Amino acid sequence: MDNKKIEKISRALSDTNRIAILQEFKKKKDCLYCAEVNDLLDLTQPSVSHHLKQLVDADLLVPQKEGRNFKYLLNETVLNEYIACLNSLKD
Amino acid sequence: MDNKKIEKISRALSDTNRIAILQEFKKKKDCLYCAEVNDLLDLTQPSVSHHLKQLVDADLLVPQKEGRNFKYLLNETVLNEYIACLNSLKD
DNA sequence: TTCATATATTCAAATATTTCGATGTGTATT
DNA sequence: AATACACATCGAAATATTTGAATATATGAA
Repeated sequence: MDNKKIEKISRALSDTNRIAILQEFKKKKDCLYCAEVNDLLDLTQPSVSHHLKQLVDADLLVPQKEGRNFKYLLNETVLNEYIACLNSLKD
Repeated sequence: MDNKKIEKISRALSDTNRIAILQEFKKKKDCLYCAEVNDLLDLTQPSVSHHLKQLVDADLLVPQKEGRNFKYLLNETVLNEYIACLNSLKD
């Protein structure tokens, strides 16, 4: 994982709304529906859409279309790679 | 560690210049001098000062005055706490 | 096909970040 | 004391981010 990718993931994580989205996966088992994120955040629908896009663009979330709904999966592989980069800072 | 703190650390990490500073600790043994950071980055001194401030404000670096020089230590405790928060997203 | 629902996109305003030149502050050297 | 050095702060310009209103697109239901 190069530094541009680390930068992008860090930026995706640098917003409490987006952190709250990721933490919601702890309560939900596997996936999170777009509508659930709209309920979770105190923001309009376009703003929520914007935040979800940041997380998807950083590959932290994987979107899946389901009829006219969207659901998101947490990309643990990318999260683990990011964590490994942070751990490597410590020698 | 609350979400505001996670946001702040993530933001501190969301810049390739600051990532490069942290990675420089891998080459250096224990601490990094301000002058070394000035040499490392292709930026003016005020810009470097700004980036170091972001890292210090996020508690990722601990500044130590040494005469008229400044040296920085990596705060592994905070880095570990941050990594623990990220790991907890996966449960 | 028509209508309603779910989500994305566009646009603009407000705010935040990055950068650098100029300057300030503190410390060592002479 | 005068000067030089190391770093911080200020001010302004350029750019990026966040937000919401308006609108577009895609899908399912009637």
